[in-house]
Amino acid sequence: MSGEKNTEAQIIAAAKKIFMQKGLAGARMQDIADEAGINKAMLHYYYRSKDKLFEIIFNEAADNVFRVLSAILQSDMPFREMIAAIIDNYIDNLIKNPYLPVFVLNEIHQNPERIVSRFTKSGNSPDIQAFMDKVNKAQKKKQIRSIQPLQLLLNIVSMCIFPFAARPLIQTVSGASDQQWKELMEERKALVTEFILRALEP
Amino acid sequence: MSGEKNTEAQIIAAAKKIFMQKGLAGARMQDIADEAGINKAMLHYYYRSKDKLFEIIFNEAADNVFRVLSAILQSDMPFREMIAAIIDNYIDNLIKNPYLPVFVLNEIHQNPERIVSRFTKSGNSPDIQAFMDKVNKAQKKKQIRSIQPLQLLLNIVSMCIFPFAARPLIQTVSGASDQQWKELMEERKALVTEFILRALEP
DNA sequence: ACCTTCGTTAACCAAATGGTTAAATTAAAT
DNA sequence: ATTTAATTTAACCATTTGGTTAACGAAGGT
Repeated sequence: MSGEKNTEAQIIAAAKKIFMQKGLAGARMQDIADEAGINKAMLHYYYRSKDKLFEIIFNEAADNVFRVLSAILQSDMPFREMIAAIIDNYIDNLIKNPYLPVFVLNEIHQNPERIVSRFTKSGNSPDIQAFMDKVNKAQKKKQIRSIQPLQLLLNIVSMCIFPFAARPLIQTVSGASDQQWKELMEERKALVTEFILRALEP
Repeated sequence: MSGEKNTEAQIIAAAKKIFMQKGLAGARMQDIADEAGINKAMLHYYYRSKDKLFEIIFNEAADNVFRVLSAILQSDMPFREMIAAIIDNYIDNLIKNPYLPVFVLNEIHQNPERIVSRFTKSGNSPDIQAFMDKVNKAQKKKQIRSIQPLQLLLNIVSMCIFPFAARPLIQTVSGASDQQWKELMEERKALVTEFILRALEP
């Protein structure tokens, strides 16, 4: 008579939607209950408090952010392909999860400790050392110009993530429709890759 | 016996600090009153409601974001110097206002209409058309490679702003101290400029 | 049939929160 | 000095909000 799947999963799905949209402070337990089509008390029955529920959603999101990077940073592709793969994967992931960046960025900003502890434990934290090694190796082989690896990494993730975080502003300033926006982001995959590789040419 | 300057300004300063830190939903009127060292009722006496007060702070912040770009996009420097100036200015501004990006990004995301109307009215909205013209002109003069101007603009602002939005995450991942962080951002001014100009080399 | 356990609900509660009011205090004008 | 207007404060108010409770119903075991 009520929703479809089991209540537990319904709640998580609803909480994800509401928290992602409104953030921890802006989200209302009632909103989540309504979205899940259940009574507010059920939220507390399954997940003791707002904070506990939020933590689950946030950790899931943070893991998502880390995982995308990790998978690629640890692969053993040649340097150029690695860059291309990182960018392709990241932008693809963001097209599917457009709310992720602002949500994570904002909550990290609200409570930095949360991400610190999340990073420390669990093995899914991206191995930037591996990335740095690769950059250094590519430099020594004269495949790319000299650049501080961390700065390069910043450039890459900046160009991938920022447009999604600033989407409403960008669409306003540029006057792009939703359709044009999607095309713009699809274009970016190749464009950013080329941009970076050109900048790195020896 | 109480604060220094006139109450009105005290309130604005306090509101700015609290809103920037906690966002609209997370900020408490009492926090702002405490920060300003005054009674909560004063907030309502001078600025009718939380929303009204917030709007002032947000508009100021949005204008700040726009203004930095506008001033430079409209200057008539040669192309390369223009790029360098944009980046220098932007990063300098962000070092002084580290909370700006997340605040603006988050609130834009919470309520896109706000930025739309802010952009439409008032003459301080950045003239991206001027920027596009300049890029196109530089292309025709063969000073730079062909690139869609909007994508170039996205790349530039991404690399400038994103690191500040993701600062806690970046410091965690890289293990940088506050001092190292500042150095890293100072370095970026020259580094990003060079990175972009290299990527644009014909 | 009866009991127990789990899932669910409506009603309720205390704290927090944005906002108001009326009185008190200070500053300005006459 | 007296009146008037602007500031400031403490106490209050209504609503919202996260959280709890007790009762109810369904499912399964005996």
